[in-house]
Amino acid sequence: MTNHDERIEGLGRFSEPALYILISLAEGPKHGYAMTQDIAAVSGQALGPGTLYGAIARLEARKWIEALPAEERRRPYKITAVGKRVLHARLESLRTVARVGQVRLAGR
Amino acid sequence: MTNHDERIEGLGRFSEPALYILISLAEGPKHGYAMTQDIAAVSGQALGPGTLYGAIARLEARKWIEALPAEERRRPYKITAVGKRVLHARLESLRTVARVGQVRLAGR
DNA sequence: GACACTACTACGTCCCGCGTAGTAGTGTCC
DNA sequence: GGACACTACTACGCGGGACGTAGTAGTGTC
Repeated sequence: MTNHDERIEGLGRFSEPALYILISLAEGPKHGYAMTQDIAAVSGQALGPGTLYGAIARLEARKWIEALPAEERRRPYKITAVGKRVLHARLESLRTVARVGQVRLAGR
Repeated sequence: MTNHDERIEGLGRFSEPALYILISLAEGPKHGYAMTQDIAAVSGQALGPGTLYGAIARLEARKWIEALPAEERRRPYKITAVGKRVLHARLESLRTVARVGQVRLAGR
């Protein structure tokens, strides 16, 4: 069990929910419920509260997102600079992998 | 715990190792060790044996890949028609998500 | 004959995805 | 005015999958 933070670049176990949350926050700060809706709209996936807030807590612990001052019942979050960098790298490799996969599928 | 197969299209929990394996097999039949190397070359990720063969077993159980007659110590696998369809759909949604994410990151 | 490489099997742990249930405030419509 | 839907979470537990480590065994080569 190596240090979690050492995987920031390696991105072992970079989950889907976490990815969606980062993409959602890349648009601007949002609170949990707003993320659920945004994610459902973009990806067609509706995350349950357990999945969503669990992933949020992990992302916050890794400093990829950070909490903003709470408004009433809402707990908004924004993506950090580190989070943006990680997301960018992630999206890059995702597109590369997707491209390779599509070429291979088409190629035979 | 709903039926696993019902998630084929929903693709909840479609893991990275599984994705890499399918992409690897999309190029042509391979045995486990060859997949590890191919995946390492394409994605920079080296999967340990536990991860690899665990994922292979699950993919076979779902009929997304199937075993070919063993050669000596090697146990080769090929992707099934269902596997190709699933992979195709997966890659599509992956590119869409990646595109949205990149637009959002660039947009501010 | 030592060492590296190939090609797995076996096993255990821990985290994470996911579901369910519950709480509580807000709005609205009859 | 109370029923119901929607908002916005908290709490909890289960099971599965990712990952690591160790071990086995055959092959090549120097």
